[in-house]
Amino acid sequence: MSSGSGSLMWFRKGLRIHDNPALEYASRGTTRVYPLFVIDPHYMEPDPNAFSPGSTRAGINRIRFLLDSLADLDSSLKKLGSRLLVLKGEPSQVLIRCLNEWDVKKLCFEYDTDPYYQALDNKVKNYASAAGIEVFSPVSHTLFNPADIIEKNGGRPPLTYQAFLKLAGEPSWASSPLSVELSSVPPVGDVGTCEISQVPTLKELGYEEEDQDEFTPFRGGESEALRRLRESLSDKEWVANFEKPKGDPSAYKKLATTVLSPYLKFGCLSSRYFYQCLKDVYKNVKRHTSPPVSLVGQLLWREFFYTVAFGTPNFDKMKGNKICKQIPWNDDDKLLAAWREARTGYPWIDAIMVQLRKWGWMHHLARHSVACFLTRGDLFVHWEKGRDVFERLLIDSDWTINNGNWLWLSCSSFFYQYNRIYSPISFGKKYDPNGNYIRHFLPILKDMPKEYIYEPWTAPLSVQTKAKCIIGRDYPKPVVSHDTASKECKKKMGEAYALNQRLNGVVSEEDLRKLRRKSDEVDEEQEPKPRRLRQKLIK
DNA sequence: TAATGGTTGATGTC
DNA sequence: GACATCAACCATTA
Repeated sequence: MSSGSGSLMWFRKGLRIHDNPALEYASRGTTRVYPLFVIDPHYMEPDPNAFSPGSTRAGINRIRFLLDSLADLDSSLKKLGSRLLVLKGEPSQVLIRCLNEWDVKKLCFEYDTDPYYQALDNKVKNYASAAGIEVFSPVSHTLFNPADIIEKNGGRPPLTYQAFLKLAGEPSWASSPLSVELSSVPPVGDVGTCEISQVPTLKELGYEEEDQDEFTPFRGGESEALRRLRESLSDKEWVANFEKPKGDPSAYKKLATTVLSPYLKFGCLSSRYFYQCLKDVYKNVKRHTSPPVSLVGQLLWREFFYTVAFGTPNFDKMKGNKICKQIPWNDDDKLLAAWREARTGYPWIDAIMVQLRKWGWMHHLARHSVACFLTRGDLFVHWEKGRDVFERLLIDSDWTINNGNWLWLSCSSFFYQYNRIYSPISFGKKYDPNGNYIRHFLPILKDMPKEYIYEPWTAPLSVQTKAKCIIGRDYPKPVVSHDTASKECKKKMGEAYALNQRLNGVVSEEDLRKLRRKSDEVDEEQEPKPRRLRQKLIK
């Protein structure tokens, strides 16, 4: 209540001690701090109807990563004289109850641009303000405040990376030291009748024991984030010469990137601290790469997408999204399922989808391959469907970045060269001619000779037999022929682009239906008639 | 209005 | 390994 004297520190992302302005503010000038995390059952508890182990919203790997992060945060808070209070329930209800029952005069939490948090935070903020509780909600998830960039650009987000760079410049805090140390946190106050629990284990949340092999090799938490950061930064040459597009997507033993994305997503690692560390490395080397390809460039891509997403209504949809091309995607659940379940019959694609299941992480270019294949490259399935699969299964899935990249890859926004299609055969081959990556994630193909491993359906039956993998029985035949499917996709994209141009982006449901019908008719003309029908015609 | 440049394609030629 | 070709996109800038 307004008469309170303590602070409530509400953790959501930003699961860290270092560079955490909300926590710092909560700890200042007060004798009691309540560090709270709310477990939303919808996000955390098992949903037996979901297509993979996990909750309604998240796959088990990301839930595990989050639990690791919470346990690590709790342990760090304990070292500072505090602890993490875990409560279960619908977050706004839980928050409001805590504000009512506890001795709170300040409510502190990191500002969040995701629509989910915008709505939730407004509810909580309104309640707190009405109750006379001070609200402190700083921007610390990103380097910049997206609203500032949009304002600088006259109220509209920049739509190219280069335009973004010019507007953004150096972040305002770049030259002053960040507060990365916190010596203590005031003790927890009286929690009244609230049922506080420990950070649960997966088992306590109701998950079955899973085979260890099914879990991601990446552990969550700030400690692990900082360890990984230091490990990456220790190779100064590597940091200085980093060029993202030159990374090898098929590398699975020594990875081509830092794999700090999941830690940035949950805020186990501060993007600002990461930025400063990188700049420190640059200062001490003769030359270094630059955005967009450098490591700093990667952080700025994140900022770019955060800015556009924040300034674009319906950013996560095709309909009602002003920057999204309206394209007559199909709704083929069989093709979607084949892609999702790693049985497209293209080993390069399927291996990547297995890595997604098992690790919850793949190289950026591997993501490109499978996203292109599902949408504009081969299957012509709606990007929103692929987005949903990634959102669930990735440990680093971030609402803004995931949607931004699906818009990009499907040539719906940002990138428009739909003629450039990743080949599901030759793209992987150029990095990994022996197919080691495929053999690792698709062991059924481990004895397939390298001449056939990217196209096993072309292997003579004797070779298939010797490799103990009969195509069509042990491993599926291709769901589509890449040559014909990709040609058709290009044609459909061309038609859709022409329509968008003609109608100036205002494309109705009916327009899309017409376009779908039109291309179906053309298909029928070109496709050979089914054999029986043809025989009838011959008679 | 026209010119410019764009994180990461595939293929064939030299 | 570099380059042109494919076909011709877009947002931004001059």
